Amino acid sequence: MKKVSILDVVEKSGVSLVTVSRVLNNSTTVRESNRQKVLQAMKDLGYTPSSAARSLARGSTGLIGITLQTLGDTVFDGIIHAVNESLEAKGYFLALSIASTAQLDNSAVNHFLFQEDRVDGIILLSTFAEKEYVLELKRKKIPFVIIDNHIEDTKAVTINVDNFIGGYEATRHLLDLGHSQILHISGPELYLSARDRRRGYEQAMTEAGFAPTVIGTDEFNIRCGFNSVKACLAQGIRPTAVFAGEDGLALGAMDAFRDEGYRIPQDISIVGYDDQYFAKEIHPRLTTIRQPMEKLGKEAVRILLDMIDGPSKRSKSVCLKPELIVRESTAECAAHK
Amino acid sequence: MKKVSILDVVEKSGVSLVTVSRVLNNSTTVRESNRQKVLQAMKDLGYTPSSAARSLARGSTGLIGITLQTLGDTVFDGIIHAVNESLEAKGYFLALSIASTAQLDNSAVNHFLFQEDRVDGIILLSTFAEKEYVLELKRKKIPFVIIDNHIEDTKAVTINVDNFIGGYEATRHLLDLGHSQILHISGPELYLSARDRRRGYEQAMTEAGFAPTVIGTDEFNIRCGFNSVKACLAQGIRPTAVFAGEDGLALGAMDAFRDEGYRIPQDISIVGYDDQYFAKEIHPRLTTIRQPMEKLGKEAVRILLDMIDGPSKRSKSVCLKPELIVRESTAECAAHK
DNA sequence: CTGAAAGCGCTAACAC
DNA sequence: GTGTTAGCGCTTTCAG
Repeated sequence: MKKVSILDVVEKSGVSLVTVSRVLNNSTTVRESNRQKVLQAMKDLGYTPSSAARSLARGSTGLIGITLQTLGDTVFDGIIHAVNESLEAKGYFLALSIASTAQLDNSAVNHFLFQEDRVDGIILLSTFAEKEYVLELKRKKIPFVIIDNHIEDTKAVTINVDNFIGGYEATRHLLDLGHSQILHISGPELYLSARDRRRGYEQAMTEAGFAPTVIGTDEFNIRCGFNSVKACLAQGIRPTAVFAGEDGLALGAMDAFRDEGYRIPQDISIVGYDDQYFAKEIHPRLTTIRQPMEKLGKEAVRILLDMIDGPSKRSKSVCLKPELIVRESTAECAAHK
Repeated sequence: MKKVSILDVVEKSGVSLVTVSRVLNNSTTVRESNRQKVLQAMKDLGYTPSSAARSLARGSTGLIGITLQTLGDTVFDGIIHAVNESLEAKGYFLALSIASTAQLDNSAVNHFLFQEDRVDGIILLSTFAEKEYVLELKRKKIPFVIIDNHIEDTKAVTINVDNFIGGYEATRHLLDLGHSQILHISGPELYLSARDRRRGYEQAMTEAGFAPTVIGTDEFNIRCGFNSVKACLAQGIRPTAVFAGEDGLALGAMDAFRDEGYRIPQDISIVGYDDQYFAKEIHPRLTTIRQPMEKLGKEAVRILLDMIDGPSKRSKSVCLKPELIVRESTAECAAHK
């Protein structure tokens, strides 16, 4: 039982190989009657073209790769769905590849995506080994863009959300509600995004004439948020509002405050960041900063495809604006009334 | 600037094309001195083989695909990492592909993975369009296995966790703590897993001589858990324990009970399912049923690779045992003392 | 142990 | 419009 090839279609349809190929590629220079004959033959035979052969002959695969480390993040999920849809619209396919947690050092080499000609281009999604990846990709001359880069002044093309503004607006929202004792639970310094959000917070506080109070964490997760609040409270810090650098941190903070008898938002206001899936599901619903996931994905695709089409012209990085989503976890400062 | 091909290596190393190919494929029948020459030439030239050409020549790609709909699930994340590592160990690469949310109907056709020869085999991970996918894969004769199938008596090869036992054990745990008023918040009937967990619960309750009380939900999420509990309480149902069919539901249930002034676990015990990432992060830490993600991934790879190697022999489905993780959200029934 | 020759299945000029 | 002729870069017999 051999696989049916283009030759079988040639035989069955009676036209030449080239004509079949033309039909395959939607060439307009094929007589309609012949096109039908070919189409019919393909259908009868159950023919599908060999992608390996096509890739070899054309020198491109029609595949775009995206690398990530974790799937447990609904923002990434949103971005990837957006990327997928944009790509489909352009006739490309998306292949995701996760970095093996095991060895981050030489994982760049192990990625199938990085096997040069497996993909036509790559999107790097918030990766830790950014530096290594970038080096490798440049060496192999694979077109790529980065969404959510962690390296500050990378020369690579990046698609980002302005985390400084996000941090600023989150804090502004709290300030506008009359809060002045605002604690910021910051994410790991490793993340550029965490650093930027923090800067936004500090700027807003300073502008308003209040002293910033920041507590750092090792990870973006619930437990860190919980512990941070517990630690602050133990130190006698008594905020009336908290701006958490990520929704998980916010959730943990909420847990901790509740544990200490605080009511949200009556006694303490909480703002998160990212608008993770659960933010609008928990009680009270979390006020947070949303990233424009659809737009991020679309822009990344647009720019990457531009790079692939015209490797000559210089692509420019993009920085999008985040959006404040006010829900139930923030309220006017009681002391302010 | 052309890409360096095997011919360049031939020229530089002075041996024949075939010998170069042999080195590429780790053939043992190459004189060591020649091997070194070739290796050196490859290195100097920065040569990497064309995967398209290899795929074409060998008729296989060395790629295994996995399809999923969402990334926002830490159990899937665990499974996929396990799959990735197993595959790497066997010299295969993993490509993930998400179903576009847009059109579930003909998405099977749109998946790049399903383009016949793009991959050597496919793992279907808990997909809604299972029936369509299976049909398509069988038609195209692509080897595949399913993790967490939704169709009850599929003839496809599946790798599963015994959800009946999971439901049974979760309930048994509560029963052992002296609870008898145990409410079960069940997931969508659409999921085979939800139905099985529910059956396990019912069996345990019936065996113990208590009446099962089940409330169904439309989705596995926090809000549904919250609403379910609120609805029950409004109806005058007063459980002392809840077995939620999924951790998100459990989290929502916890929110609702707390909202009504219940303390966990003093006034109400909660058991979840899945051991999602947040289960051990929230407060109190959630007692739940954990799926053996690593094993699931490993088994899936083992079986799939077997199918690819020896298409003749019949592979058998596998059903693994889940594990109860007791944490802080369950306690002895107060009324029981 | 090595090499020459024959494809793998398709696309891309170039003529007709 | 359509067909002929070359490859794309590698693996695989089969002799030596």
